[in-house]
Amino acid sequence: MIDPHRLRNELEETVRQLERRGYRLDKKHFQALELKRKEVQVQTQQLQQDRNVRSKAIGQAKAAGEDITPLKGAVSELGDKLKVTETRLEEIQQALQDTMLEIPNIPHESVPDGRDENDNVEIRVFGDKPVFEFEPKDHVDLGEGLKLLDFEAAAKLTGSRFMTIQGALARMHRALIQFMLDLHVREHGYLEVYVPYIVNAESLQGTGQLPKFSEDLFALQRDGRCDEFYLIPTAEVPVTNLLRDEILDEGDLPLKFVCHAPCFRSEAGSYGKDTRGMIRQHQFEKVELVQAAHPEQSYEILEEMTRHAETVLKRLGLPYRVVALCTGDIGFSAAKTYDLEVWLPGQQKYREISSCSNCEDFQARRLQARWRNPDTGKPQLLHTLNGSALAVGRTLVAIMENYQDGNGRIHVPPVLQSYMDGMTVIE
RNA sequence: GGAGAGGUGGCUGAGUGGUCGAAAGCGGCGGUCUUGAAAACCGUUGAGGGGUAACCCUCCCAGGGUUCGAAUCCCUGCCUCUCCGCCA
Repeated sequence: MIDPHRLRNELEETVRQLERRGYRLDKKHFQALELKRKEVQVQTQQLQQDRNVRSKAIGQAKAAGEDITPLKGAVSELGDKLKVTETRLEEIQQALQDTMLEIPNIPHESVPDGRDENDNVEIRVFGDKPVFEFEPKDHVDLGEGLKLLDFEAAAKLTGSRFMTIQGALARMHRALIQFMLDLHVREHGYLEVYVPYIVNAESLQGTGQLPKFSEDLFALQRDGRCDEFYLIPTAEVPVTNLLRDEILDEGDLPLKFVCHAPCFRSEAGSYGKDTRGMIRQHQFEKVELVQAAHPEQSYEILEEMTRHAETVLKRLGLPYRVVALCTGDIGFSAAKTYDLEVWLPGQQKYREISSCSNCEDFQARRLQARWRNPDTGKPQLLHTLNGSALAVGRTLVAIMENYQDGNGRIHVPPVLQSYMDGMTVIE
């Protein structure tokens, strides 16, 4: 949620900044609601004050042994009036809240203007694309050729957009998770956490997936009731929600979490997109970085966190590039995002493998995630950041395609060999 | 699944109908003392919101109800803990 004060006091400017990312705020609607809110709130508070004063007087009269019957009658009427305005105020505030929960974050000034992913800006490129003396296969042909990847089996078990992996490839998949976790824990100083894969609606509202993006989620039913629990679409949700309703000490910042978790996405809006292979699945594994930061440090930390994600690609020897998402392509909760795109020889394209975002205080406000500022003694909103480091399924795809040889074998990147009993090639 | 106990400020914890937004302790902040620190002592210290301001309102898990008045009484839900049973 963006700052309500900002919305009230700098509405024009805020509207302009939201337009940069293609969001049109209904200014009239908001202003009308806000005007009504003010009027009804003042009225309600006056009535409340009146009631409080009179009730107190009744208490004193009673203590003095006076007759309180006439006093009671007058306050009784007041109570009825109060009930009406209180209800009205509640409705208005709810409407205002509903409106504000659907407004996306304001893009940081450094975010390039643009409409969609075509306007994203390449920041840096790393690694050499592999040169093959044969026609490189894509990961589906490689995996099915080795009988290690089976989409039909998964379709039988569940449906489309699921997969099964077997043997050495399943092992490499697991090795990747271990490797990434170890790297971030040992060298980057993150605290490993294990969290629930099922969360409630409140958590999803905290990080911004709800109320607006329910169609992207898998909702669970229990006792015939739904809409209470959801499968997590990313570990960002449970991990960032660890901060909910907490007040941290300044000395605790930045708080750095790393978490491996499966992610579940309904991909409702992407029929026909990436239907081949494991690029876009309903279920995939991800190692996620989450940080709670001092507001003045969050942009430094975004750079650092992006480097942490890049380190995974570098150690694995995968060519990639970093792009800054444009205003039209950043996510709902993000103020700024870098995507890491890995080179896929099978597609002859860079494909997203990580997304690192600074949400500033947007999520923190929804979460009431704060730190105590020693200068003021007051709690103040944190900045939250999250980044994939990395999406495991897509990393596996990248290794398969970049490390293939002319015989359809897949070589094991050196850093993974110790996680696979020294195995050097999958054949 | 059965039986019981409980959810109060940053934390621990008192408070069972009327200046209670809430005792006390811890923690935090400021001060005295000290070369400095610790200890001791004194003071101070919840959050959110409205208003130019004085000031006012809301909040004691959540939602309803009773009452002139609710942290306190009643109902529902959620959560936590203890014991028994079952179980990976």
